[in-house]
Amino acid sequence: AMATGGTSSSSGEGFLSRMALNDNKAGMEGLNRDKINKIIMESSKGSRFYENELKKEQQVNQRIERMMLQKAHITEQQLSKAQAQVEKMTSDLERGRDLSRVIVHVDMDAFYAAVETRDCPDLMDKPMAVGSMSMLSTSNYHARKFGVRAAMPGFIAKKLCPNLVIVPINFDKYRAVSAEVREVFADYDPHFLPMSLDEAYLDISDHLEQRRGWPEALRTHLEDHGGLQETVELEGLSPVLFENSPSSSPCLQDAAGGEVEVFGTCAEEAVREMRFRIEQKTSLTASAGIAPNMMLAKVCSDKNKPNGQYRLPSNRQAVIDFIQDLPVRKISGIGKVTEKMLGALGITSCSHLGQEMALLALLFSETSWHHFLHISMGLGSTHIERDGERKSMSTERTFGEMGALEEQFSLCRELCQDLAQDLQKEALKGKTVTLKLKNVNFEVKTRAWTLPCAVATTEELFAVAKDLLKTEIDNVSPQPLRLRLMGVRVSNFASADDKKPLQKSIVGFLHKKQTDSSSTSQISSHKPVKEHPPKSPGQTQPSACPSMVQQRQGQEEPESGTDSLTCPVCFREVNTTELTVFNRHVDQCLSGVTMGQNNHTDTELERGPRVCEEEVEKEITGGKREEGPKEKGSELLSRCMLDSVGLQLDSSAGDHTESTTGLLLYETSTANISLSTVGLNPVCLNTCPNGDVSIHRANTLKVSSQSDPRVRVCLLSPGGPRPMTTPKPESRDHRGPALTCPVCQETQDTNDLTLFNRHVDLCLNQEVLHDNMVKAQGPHPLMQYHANWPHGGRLKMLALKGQPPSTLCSYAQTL
DNA sequence: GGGGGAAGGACCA
DNA sequence: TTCCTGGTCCTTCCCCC
Repeated sequence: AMATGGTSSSSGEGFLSRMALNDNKAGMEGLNRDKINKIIMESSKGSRFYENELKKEQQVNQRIERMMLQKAHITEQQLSKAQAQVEKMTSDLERGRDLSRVIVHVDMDAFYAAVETRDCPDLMDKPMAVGSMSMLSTSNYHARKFGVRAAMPGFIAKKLCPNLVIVPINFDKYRAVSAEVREVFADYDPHFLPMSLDEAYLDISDHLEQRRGWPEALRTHLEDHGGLQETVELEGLSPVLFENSPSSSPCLQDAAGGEVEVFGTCAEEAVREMRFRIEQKTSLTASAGIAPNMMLAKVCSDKNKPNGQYRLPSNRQAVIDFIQDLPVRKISGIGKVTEKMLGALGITSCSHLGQEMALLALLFSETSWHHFLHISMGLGSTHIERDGERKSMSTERTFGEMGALEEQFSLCRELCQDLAQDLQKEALKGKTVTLKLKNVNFEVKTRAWTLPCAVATTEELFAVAKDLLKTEIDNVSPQPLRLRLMGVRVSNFASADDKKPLQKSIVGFLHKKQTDSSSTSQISSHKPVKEHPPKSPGQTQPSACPSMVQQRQGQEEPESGTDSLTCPVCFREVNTTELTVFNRHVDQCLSGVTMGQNNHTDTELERGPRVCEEEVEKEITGGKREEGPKEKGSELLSRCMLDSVGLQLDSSAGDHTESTTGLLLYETSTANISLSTVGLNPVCLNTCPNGDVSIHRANTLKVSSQSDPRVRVCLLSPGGPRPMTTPKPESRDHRGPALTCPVCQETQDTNDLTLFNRHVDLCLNQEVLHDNMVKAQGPHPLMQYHANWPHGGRLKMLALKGQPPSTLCSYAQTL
């Protein structure tokens, strides 16, 4: 039944293979699958979840169709070439086959459920599961008879088995039990590899070697029934779930009247002893598989589950025989999609896999077919990896539908906070921050951002996550994002030596007191700049910048004190050296909150433009919004730049005597920026001290920094940003009336809401920034634009009308 | 063609 | 009424040499 069960249900009997019962699990043999599936389908049909599964299944079907099409075009010649390749590879692998290790996979039986049953014996003969109405983590074997299994929502399980008892999950308890179990593992392999709370791989080769010389006393274990009072009760309790504990060894009475058991020296006996000790210690049973490698051990541990073990002998023929009729789905790593794909090729067992290897080599990627080949030969990893470094850390939460912006942002901050705490526990910092969103239709989106330097604090994470979230919100506005899950992940961890320099350099950069002429001189003397002189006369560059620096320093240098930092946005001294406090200030400044000195949160502020837009949209389109094709990469950037250049040109139309200066400010992690894409002739570069910036090939900017999370690059162009070659796109759609900006009150020559939204954004930003500029340097008409740089960076463009480059240059110096 | 980042999935417990 | 969480790895696409 097991051999064909999984596949026949997925090869299409009129219902979704994704939704149907997955009975590829111990304790689920011989169930009435049709009846169970009918109930599952009836409970799911029409739900958003179901609809999404339907969509995903269609995608898999399309993938299969493409594969079959590809298969149809394969020639005999290709096939025989692939066959030769496979044979070569096979013989190479065969030569390297290692049967010398004894690998054990131990798996606690229905772990969470077993722990709960141990602690509440009333549950023993009832169908029960651990989890909630929305999701079960595991079920006991009694419940499995009804088709109730892990990863099934509780409400469906209840329909399958109305008497099901659902116990809430209690991780702390399982962790504690797991620690006890691991103590036992460590006696057999101190380097054992835990896969989860209830599962581990062990290499017991060394243990067996030693064990051979052990006297009986070391292999004798007392059957400990605990305290005397509890003996009677525990007698019926242990083993908790299963009565069929195979105990063939003779049981002796020890002096105290307890029973003792003597275990042998072979692998089976060692593993049996280990399971015995686990049971003694925790009253829980475990199953185990013994095999020459991890892949096989894993399959073996399932073979006699629960409370059993299976040994696959360490000889080639035994391995080959074992693998022959094994359904591919039994192998860890082959899930329902791969199973279905292979099924479409007529492959259900591992022997099929071997027979069709040449075909697989042509249809799948190299890594995939190599993996398949290993499986078909019964090969797997023979050494248990030492604690591999963690690659990422994340936290996510599912909740009832959430559409309110302030809720979304504050949740995002909460997640960042939780994640920051977790990161701190392991002293980790990562460069890539990923935001994960799942909407009410179960569609998942992830958006990532890579910084040049690793971050870890709540504020650092939130600064990025918030931007990513805002971008997503803007993308669907004026509709709200209807979320059901949000998550934040950090990956791309920095190595230990990357961690130190960060704090110092940023502090150094922001301490105005410091004569940071280093940063400017470093830049102006940058070799590549000289090698590639800009086309426009560059005489303003070397002279203007330093002089302006002096001027600024003269004006604004505080009398004394190194205990304040200068905000790069509002130029104010922030009276703190606490980076967290300072970060918050900068964050708020960037969000435009600081000016009013109110206590608005970011989320409150960010709601501003949306409200206007919603109203406008309703007015114009009656709420319906056309989704244009998504702009990508430089297209998007060009559009952004065009828009802002357009605005700038508009503002100075008819006045060509005024010189306009463009300033491009990047906060970026990218390696290369093509300046031609953004239309700028750089004549002056500025960056924070630890950023490494150079001009390559006349128009490519290379940016890298090992120490600063955001390299800021200021590019000054005396002529302002070059307009792109493309003219500004037709600005008016004739179907609707023009839109009036609620900020500047001017009618905009567009009814493209995306453009209009940008304008409003711009206006809002401009007001704030303008005020800042007024405070800092006197009144200038300032245009500002910022957008996400598509290759991972934040771009800000400023343009000043009617000001000499030096003005903007001095402004640039402050950034 | 290859390297690298981003996005999206597959898969696992 | 109600379909998780936290990981890893792989694939695909795009951009840029």
